Amino acid sequence: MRSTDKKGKAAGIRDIAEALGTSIGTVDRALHDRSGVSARTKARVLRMAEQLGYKPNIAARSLKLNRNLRVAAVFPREIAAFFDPLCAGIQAAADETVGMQLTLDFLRYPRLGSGDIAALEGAAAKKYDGILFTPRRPRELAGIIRHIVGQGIPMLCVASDAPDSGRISSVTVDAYISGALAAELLSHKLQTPSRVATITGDLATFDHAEKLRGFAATLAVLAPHLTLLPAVESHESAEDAYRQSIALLRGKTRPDAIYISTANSLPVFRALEELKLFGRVQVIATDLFRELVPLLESGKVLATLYQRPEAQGKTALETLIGHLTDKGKPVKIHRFAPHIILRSNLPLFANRLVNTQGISAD
Amino acid sequence: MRSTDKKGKAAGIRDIAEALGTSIGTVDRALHDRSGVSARTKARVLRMAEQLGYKPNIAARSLKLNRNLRVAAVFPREIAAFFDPLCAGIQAAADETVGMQLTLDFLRYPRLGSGDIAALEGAAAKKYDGILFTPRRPRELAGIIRHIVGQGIPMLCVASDAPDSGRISSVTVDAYISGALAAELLSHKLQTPSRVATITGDLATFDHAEKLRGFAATLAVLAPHLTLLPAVESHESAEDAYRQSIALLRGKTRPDAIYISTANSLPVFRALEELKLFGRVQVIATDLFRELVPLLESGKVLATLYQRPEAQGKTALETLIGHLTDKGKPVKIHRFAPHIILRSNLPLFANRLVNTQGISAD
DNA sequence: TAAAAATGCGTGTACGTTCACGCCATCAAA
DNA sequence: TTTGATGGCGTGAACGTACACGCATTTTTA
Repeated sequence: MRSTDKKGKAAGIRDIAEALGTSIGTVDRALHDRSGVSARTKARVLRMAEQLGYKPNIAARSLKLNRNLRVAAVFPREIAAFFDPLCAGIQAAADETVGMQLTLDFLRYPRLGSGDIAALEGAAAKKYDGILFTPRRPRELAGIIRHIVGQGIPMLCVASDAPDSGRISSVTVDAYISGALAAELLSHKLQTPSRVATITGDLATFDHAEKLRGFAATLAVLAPHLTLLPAVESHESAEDAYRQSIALLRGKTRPDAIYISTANSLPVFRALEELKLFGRVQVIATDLFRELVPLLESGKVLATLYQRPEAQGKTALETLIGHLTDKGKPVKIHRFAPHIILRSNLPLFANRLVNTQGISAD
Repeated sequence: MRSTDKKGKAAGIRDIAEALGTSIGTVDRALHDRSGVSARTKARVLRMAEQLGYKPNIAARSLKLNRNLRVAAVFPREIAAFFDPLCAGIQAAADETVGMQLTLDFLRYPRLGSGDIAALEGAAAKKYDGILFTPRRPRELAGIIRHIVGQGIPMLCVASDAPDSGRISSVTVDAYISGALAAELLSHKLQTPSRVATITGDLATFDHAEKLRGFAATLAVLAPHLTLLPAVESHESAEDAYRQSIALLRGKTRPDAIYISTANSLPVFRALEELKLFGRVQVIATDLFRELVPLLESGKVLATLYQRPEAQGKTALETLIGHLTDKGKPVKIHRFAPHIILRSNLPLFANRLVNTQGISAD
């Protein structure tokens, strides 16, 4: 909605100038607090702008400025099931941008902790206008983030946050709540005393630790009859995850349920399959990929907590562009709710794994 | 991402004209297949445009055209808990539009089935460029929808669909899946033979019927030990709903669980409260409003299926504008997944009921 | 006190499109 | 040949904003 004149046209800077008997140049300077306007004139302009309900015509502005925004998206190649759709979401947001030249470069490094710092430094050196990235291990990265932000390059955290690093904003799924949801779902399903295990990527990453915190806390509150076994760390290595899963499932304290808080869950499934424990052990997974679909359909996996990578990517780029085009305006921090995918709503999401056109879910 | 020239600048119609030794007027005519260009010239222009990767500069276009898009949002005042945030989502999308004059009028009529046809006819008479509305009772409305669309006014269905009415697109939450999710959640919670009741608004509305279809079908598949009682229709009347709930809960076949498929659930809660049945009867509700928060927090209500009204409203307006500014392009149909709100993720959503700034969920 | 610098403000152009206008061929009818 | 009509095309003026430039006036400095 736009304030309109009596004539139905929106007021422009020319109207303000006419109403004040001054020139559009002066109005322009006053509105953008540039130098060359006396305090009195500036105040008069601002008051008249307010009065006429002036809203800048962004089409005209971006036409004139002809900004060529360059933004870098710095993400690991692994875990592809998560970061590929995330990048796709960023690309989708880029395709929807209107009225500005946007150059979007994807800088993918091998994996978390391997090449990330180099990639960020590369992006900073190339003087991008903004950087999208994921700060797992915020402690190691905080220094370089602060350094890059210090150069005036806004950085926006996606999928994981580094709160005190100077990043301009963040788009995440609430990790604590993901864990809590897993616990709550299990508390409904397991109504007799049982043992519950967790398999995580790396407790040194903030998000994984948060998930387990949420899981443990909620389990304690909602399901005192469930016993939590010590967390298993796979360190995102397929072999580690498989070996430890086998050990866990063969141990004398075999769990009745497992919460896998990383998208790297295939090795665990392999272990469950080989030991023929699907159906006897309740499983809650994280994120969604093709191999998970039949497991959910058949009920072998009870639920998965979908972190909505495309939605995160899309919102992230939109937020960054909003900041870049309108500096000074407050920037929202987005904290998404994860989607709980069960058997019933799986088709809505599985559909997207193959078909990205026509009907869109989320 | 934008195709760029060697010089790094995006190609404009002027570049096409120069490359062909013709004028920008001709290029413009060719690109918009207007009359006044020979077939041969037109083909040459199109080929060169393709070759240079020409993308129109939408900022310049909307500056020149100075379109004043007028869109009407026609929604009932009741049920406010749903339609108010939906309208807020539409408004939010309007506030984010860039580079076009958008006049957005909210036309609110008293309630579904009362004033909706008059409101739609009014909107059509005022020659809006597009209409957002909700077609509960698609059969009664199909005629008028078709009529309005026949006048060349695109209509977009929100929160409910009228598939064969000629509407340009629709944004909905999958109703069948909402019902199915309710059933699946109950199938986990109730593990012994039990009775399950459903309370709905009006089975004549497509969405409510769909929810019950999904609920019944899923119950049959996943939980054969659960018996489904005949559906109760409240007709969205508070008194009806209360009386029938009391009767249901006092009857000899008292249900062990209730699925309330309408956002109008307060009367049912009143009945449950008065009969002191909270906790003894599992409840699954629909949508979210203030009164529901403590019930979810305390576990009196197991879950609610949140239909994400703001997200629907926002997407609806974005989709309509996309169609209006770029006629002829395929229009996506959006089918959202409902959010399952449990105790654990409630804070993320309840937050929004009071505080719409700063941190944003979804 | 003159020169230099700073301030306050108006002018004009450019951004890429759209579109009304008008010019120049060509061709048919007079 | 003249006249008129027509199809094909070039020209130039907007659209609202940003900003470089330049002029006049005031203030500071030598």
